[in-house]
Amino acid sequence: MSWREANAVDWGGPVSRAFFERPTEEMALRLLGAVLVRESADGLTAGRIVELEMYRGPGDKAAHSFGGRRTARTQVMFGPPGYAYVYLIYGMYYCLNVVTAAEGSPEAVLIRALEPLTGISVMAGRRQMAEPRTVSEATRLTAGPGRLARAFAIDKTANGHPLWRPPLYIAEGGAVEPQSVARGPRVNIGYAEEARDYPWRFWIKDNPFVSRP
DNA sequence: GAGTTGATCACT
DNA sequence: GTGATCAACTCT
Repeated sequence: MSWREANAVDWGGPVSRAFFERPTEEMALRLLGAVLVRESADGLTAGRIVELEMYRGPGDKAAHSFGGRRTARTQVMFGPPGYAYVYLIYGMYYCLNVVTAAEGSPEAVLIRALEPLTGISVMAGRRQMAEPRTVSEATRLTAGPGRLARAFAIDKTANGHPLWRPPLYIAEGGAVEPQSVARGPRVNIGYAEEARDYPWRFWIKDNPFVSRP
């Protein structure tokens, strides 16, 4: 059995808007194992969320909304939950976040890695890679926030998109057992002083599509 | 370890 | 408006 078949999971339609109405940490744990679906003229892609990070608003030095900073970029984080917050990093890569917490609380969850489920060749094409033949090749598709955004054709036009609506939405996947969830410090936030050490990154244990061990 | 470039911020 | 600095990353 190939890794694709072994990890195949059916997803239903989009979650309801109410799915997003819960505190950030609870939301993060619900999103782990959920499925991100992207419908596009050049193909359907879907992947299971296997790694993410919480960014928790005004008190979190690593968050764009630290100190209540509200700019054109961070605006959507201040709105109601369930919308996409997409920003450009290093002038090159887009990162996809799910806005969480109630309106006025600028919190979000960064989607850091997906396990590809559907549309592998579409993802490979967008990433300008040959079709992967092994798990280790396939991890290059979607292991990392910049990579998955590219593979799913997510750019700034998706900023503010409601994630309970096609063509870009969350669907509930299989639940992840609590003992299969690992947590630790977030990645690449060396500037964030004490917040560097907060264990606000979650991933599925031993999943090869996590961006780093 | 270097590259890359739009967004942000501290100024005019 | 302008210019300097920065950055929740990726690839070699």
